[in-house]
Amino acid sequence: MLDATAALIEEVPYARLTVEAIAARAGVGKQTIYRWWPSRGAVVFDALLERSGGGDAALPDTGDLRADLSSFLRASAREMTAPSTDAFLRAVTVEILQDEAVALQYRQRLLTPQRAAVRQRLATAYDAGLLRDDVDLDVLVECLVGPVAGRWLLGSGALDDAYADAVVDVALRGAIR
Amino acid sequence: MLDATAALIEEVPYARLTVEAIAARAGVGKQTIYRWWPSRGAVVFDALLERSGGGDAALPDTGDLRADLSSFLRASAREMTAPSTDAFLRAVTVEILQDEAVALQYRQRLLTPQRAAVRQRLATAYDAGLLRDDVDLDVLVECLVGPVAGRWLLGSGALDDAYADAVVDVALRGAIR
Amino acid sequence: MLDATAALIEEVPYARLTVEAIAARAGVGKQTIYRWWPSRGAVVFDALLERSGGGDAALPDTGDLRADLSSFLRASAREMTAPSTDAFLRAVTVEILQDEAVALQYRQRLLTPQRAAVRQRLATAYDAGLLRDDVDLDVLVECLVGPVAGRWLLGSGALDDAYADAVVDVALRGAIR
Amino acid sequence: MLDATAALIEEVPYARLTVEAIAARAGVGKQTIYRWWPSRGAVVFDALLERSGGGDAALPDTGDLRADLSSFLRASAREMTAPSTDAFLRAVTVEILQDEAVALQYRQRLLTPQRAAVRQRLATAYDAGLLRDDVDLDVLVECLVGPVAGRWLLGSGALDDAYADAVVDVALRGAIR
DNA sequence: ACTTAAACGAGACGGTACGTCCTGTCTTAAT
DNA sequence: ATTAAGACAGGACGTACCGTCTCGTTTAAGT
Repeated sequence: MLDATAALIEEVPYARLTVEAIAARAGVGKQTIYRWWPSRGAVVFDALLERSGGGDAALPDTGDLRADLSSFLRASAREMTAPSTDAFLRAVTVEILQDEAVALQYRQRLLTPQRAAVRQRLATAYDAGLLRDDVDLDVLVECLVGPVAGRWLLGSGALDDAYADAVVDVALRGAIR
Repeated sequence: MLDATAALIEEVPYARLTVEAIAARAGVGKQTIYRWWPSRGAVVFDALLERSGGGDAALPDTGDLRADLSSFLRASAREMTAPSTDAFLRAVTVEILQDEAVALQYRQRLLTPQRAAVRQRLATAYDAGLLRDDVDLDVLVECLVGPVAGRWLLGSGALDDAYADAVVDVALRGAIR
Repeated sequence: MLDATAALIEEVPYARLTVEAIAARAGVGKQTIYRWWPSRGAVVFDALLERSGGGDAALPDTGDLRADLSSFLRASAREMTAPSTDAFLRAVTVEILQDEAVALQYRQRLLTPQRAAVRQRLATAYDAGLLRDDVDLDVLVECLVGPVAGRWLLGSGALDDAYADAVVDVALRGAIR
Repeated sequence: MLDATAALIEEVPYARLTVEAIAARAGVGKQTIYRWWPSRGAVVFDALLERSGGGDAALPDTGDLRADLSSFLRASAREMTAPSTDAFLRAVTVEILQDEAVALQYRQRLLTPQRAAVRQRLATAYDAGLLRDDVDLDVLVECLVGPVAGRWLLGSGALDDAYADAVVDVALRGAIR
């Protein structure tokens, strides 16, 4: 069922993604879907979860903070622009905007772990005395991730390596001792 | 009709906002709506346009860049958390995610002017030699606005004055000479 | 729509006759059916009405009461055994048994006129002094029609001319002066 | 299970009487019902059988044929108008109309014995030379029972003692020597 | 002032999907 | 080994809206 959902998300515009189509594609009765999920949004979210693998690997630590952040942000930007990820992300974002339950799940199951990974790398640098004492690591994480997410959402510019690096530059220069 | 749309956006969850309801509320035939707009999204977008007044006043320039940016970002954050603006923004964001035509309109008619206003204030500072030579003003704008938008979208933390100031701190420290 | 209903009644067992199938066969949206009729039963009843033409011609009066009643009852029996009428009658009877509104309609629009026609012929005979003074014409009508309807409903014997005549014999002999 | 069925038949309109409800009421799995009966109709029919007790007592013979028939028909009419019998009869009639297997069972197990009882009383009278030589006892039975059944089915008039007697009058006068 | 045509409100229409209910079959856990 | 419980694929229910399509009815402009 989640596989069918994933396939359809990439095939049809999200507004046309019906529970009936998911059931048909999965060779399943509609009721079976409603038995396990309360809404289309919940199914879509679980499909995303499965896809993301839940693998919330920590950022690598090469010793070079700027390089580590840059490669993470570059990878994120590249991922977001892949058509399949893009479609998934749009779908889930639409649900987040309209269903607080999905939003909560998203924060707990995906957002928080991902941000914790970034924060962990920053904390290492902080502990090594590389960052200013007064820096708020959570804010710093959002200053890295927020601009990239903004470009994806609004299409306000190219989501390329140069942009990722530019964001790292500004954020890091603002945080380094 | 746009008034009816605005009223309904604040009253019912966006998924339940139907063209039929807008027509009924406006005391208008459905056909009249379809005569002037191609889709519900377009109506909603125009309702937002009317609401925003189109007035894209430039940022004030008190001479204190940090204070100017701070008051702008604080105002933005406060605005976004107002229930009525929040509902409107959610509605339009949902449309942006699903309809490239609306996304394009949004960028041209709202996003670009708003960002130009911020950029203008930064350009003044740049010309005054306050900022580093190598700073990209567009990126800087997004480093200010992106994190705030991110918090709104994901509900990942309080959207208060302190957060606005923290973002200004990081972004500005990264850009100042 | 009524034509589609009539066609389907003859084609599929009544338990399988769905509103959806009627709509599809008629090339019509389901809502259109529900706009004009409150239930499947009502549609079926109207289809029967249209079929019966509403034309409730009086019984012929050849002067020979027995012959007139015999030919009427023979025709009724023959009609009831025609597969298409049988299917229709079963359908409507099922509805009558389960929906008092349909039952009421049936009595007013079909049953009463039909019985009035028979009663009229009997009244003529009564006025001519052929029948006993104390006979109740309504009961007499039912004594003619009831047994035939019973055989149809229960399949408890052949519905042929001989049976029709036998019923006429008993009922008439019981009523003649 | 038959008790549960009987209870539900009296409680809910027959169209709403589901196998699931019977199983739940009986505290039994659905499968157990399907193991012993092929359809809802068969269950309902067996529930009726159990209720009727199978007791197919012969009609009493007081020596007065008219009185015996009258009391039988009065009792039948009174029984049919009892809400609980009415509901049962409607249910079974619906099944008879739609399922030839149920119809067959009904004829063999209930209809035939009941009519045989009436016929037996008539045969006694016939043998005593009270009835005309040419009378067909089966037809006579139906001329007694048919009109009453017709009134019940169609609600075309009061099912009271007076009606029962009127029917006996017509039928008997038509049969007496 | 009188015509004429565009825009309108109303709402019926053919459709699609909704979320629910029930069917008859199949599986599981407990007795 | 049989059962109650209930999941399952399937299909119909009756409802809500979609976007299109007539219908008269205003409403203005052009005559």
